[in-house]
Amino acid sequence: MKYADVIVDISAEQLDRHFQYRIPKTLEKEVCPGVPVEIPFGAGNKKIRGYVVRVTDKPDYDPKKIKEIFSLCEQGENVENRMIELAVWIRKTYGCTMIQALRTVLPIRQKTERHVAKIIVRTAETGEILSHADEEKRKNHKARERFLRYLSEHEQAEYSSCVKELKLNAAVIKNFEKEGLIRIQDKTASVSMQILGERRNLPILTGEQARVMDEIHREWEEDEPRPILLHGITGSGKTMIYMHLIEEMLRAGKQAILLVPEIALTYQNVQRFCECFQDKVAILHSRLSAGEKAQQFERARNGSASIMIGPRSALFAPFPDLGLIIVDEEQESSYHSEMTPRYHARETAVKRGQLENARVVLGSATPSLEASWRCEKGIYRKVELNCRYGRHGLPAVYITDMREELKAGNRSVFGRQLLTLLGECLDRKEQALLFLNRRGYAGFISCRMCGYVVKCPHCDVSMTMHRDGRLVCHYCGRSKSPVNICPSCGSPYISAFRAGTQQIEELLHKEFPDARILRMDMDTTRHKNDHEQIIRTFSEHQADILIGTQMIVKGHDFPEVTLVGALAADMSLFSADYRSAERTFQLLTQAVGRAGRAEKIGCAVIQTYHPEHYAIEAAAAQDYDAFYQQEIGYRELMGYPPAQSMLAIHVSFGDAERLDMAMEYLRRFLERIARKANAQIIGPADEAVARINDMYRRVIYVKGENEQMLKSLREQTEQYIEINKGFAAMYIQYDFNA
DNA sequence: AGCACGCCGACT
DNA sequence: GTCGGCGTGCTC
Repeated sequence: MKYADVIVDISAEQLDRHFQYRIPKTLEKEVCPGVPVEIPFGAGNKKIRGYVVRVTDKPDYDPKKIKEIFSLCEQGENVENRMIELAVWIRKTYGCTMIQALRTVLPIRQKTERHVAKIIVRTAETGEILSHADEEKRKNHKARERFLRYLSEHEQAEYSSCVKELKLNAAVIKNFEKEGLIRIQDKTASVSMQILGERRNLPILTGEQARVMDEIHREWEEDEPRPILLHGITGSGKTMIYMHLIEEMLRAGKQAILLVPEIALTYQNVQRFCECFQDKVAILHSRLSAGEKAQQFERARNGSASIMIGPRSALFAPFPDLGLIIVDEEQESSYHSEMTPRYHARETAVKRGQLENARVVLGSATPSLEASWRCEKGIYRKVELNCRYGRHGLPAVYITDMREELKAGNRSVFGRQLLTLLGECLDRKEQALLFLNRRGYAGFISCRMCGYVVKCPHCDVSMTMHRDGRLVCHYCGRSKSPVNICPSCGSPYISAFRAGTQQIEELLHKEFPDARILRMDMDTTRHKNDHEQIIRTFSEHQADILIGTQMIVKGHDFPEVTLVGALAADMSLFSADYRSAERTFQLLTQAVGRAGRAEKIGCAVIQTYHPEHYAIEAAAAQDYDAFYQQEIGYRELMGYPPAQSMLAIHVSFGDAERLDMAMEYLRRFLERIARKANAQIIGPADEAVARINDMYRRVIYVKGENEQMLKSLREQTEQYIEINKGFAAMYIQYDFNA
């Protein structure tokens, strides 16, 4: 006898788990994870819809109480079913339980927040309410009377507080709604950043942009249109193209999704869409509560919105007739989910487009290697948008070799060229951006005698020094008092490796005492509004220099900036990750692109210890193709994605010894099956951070040319782990091509 | 969420 | 007794 774990299609916290059902013999073949089924539920055996999440041989519930599945749901062509299909694909590709995949794709269920906040609005006159109240008093309906008396004094009330304070139950309130005395409605999102503004027409396209539109249309006329990669440098007007494509879809009665990296979800960017498409736009952003988020999704489902703008979760907007998915800044790493399932929004967007017969457009100024490679292979179609819009050519880029500076006796973090240009820039009353590429780098404390580095005793990462002198671990947040003597060799020459934005701000104050300096980093953007506040202050030219990490070079346009300095370009170049060159190139290209707009020509300085590195040279020349050719050669040589596919299996556990033993078993298992799949095993190894919060972390990589092979290898691994006791309680994640 | 069950005050 | 509102707890 076979049993199925089923999740029930009702959104309530108490039902957010699975229920087990018997599978009738006749359906044994068809019932598998992801299949929608009709089941009897509750005392009345009400027929409801549920989704199969797992199939087993043994019941883990009292078999006498287990009911039988009625039937399969007819697989109609509706959003729900297509989204389920997407969930099945996510499960298969990225590896997670069906329930996790369904939760990713159908975000209706909210665990933490209770239901969507609802309000009660009075729809009858006070007099009528009071006469009803008297009536209820006569019938001795205390709760009803209590509620009506309260209602006579309030136009509207919060649903949840009504229930709590007036001790009402849902049935009573519902009854009044039926009688027409009240209306229950969702509380409108008061903190929505939606500013519709004045209605504006679509901007008119330039000749170049019109040509791009034509090229896209031509691809769409094909029998099986490929995803489009729109490669357009910053300021070439990709947004215009997006708007026109969306507008066409709306006119055809379809809906569109625009994915943007979280960081680009700012007023200016979203406002343009709101002005153009007004209340047809729904927006998701991190400040929305689960309830408000659910509301936006509901708008997509019921047709009151036709465009969903947001970060990766917006991809799952349940539009009934989705026509277009746009992934802006396709190369952004924020499209890769850090949570299980570790799906990539770009890949998932392409899949959803395929399932729903919707067009997919990927936009970027510096496309990911994956996207460009697929264009080369003819899987995607590349469309180039070359002209700079309202710009006077490229900024002049200078590369400063910091080794030469050191030889010349300059030990400062600022090269001489940058200082000169900064001075000139300030004299001209123009603005400058100083960019510190700190990704993957920590301002660590080290001993200059013996090389000892202070690390967090729990997380095995270098600790960083804060202004107050305390040493802090950026993973677990633990801190300890400063060290003056090296614990290893006893020498007093132990100090901070200075590379923080704070230190740069202090140094800059010494060099240019009159300059108004702003700093944007983790410390100065604790609260959500800080971020926008800093941007606004700088945009209004209330400061001369803005110092910051990658967040300052993404998404914002500062027309007055004529100088950009990349202070330590290679800080990210040698992190232990095969994408480090790609990331460095992207960041530097974006940074350089920020210099100079409109009538003012800008310049940029890249400070580096490796001026000959192709990522730096190509970024300085703003030459994407040169970088791509070099980098793809490296990926092919080393067998890294996109040349080959790669699967990372991350395992973490509290006991290092048992973990290492399990990893060894896993390696042997993988080696056995990998031989057939023509795949290669790398590791096991410690993760870059080998311990977080006393959990040890290991990783094994599997590389192979055939993506399908790796997918099936992942599934076999999942089964192996499930039957192997050594992995009990270990936390396992799969990461595909990450 | 929705439904049944059981409690308790009011009424033929 | 018994009718019906009202709170509680469960749903494989």
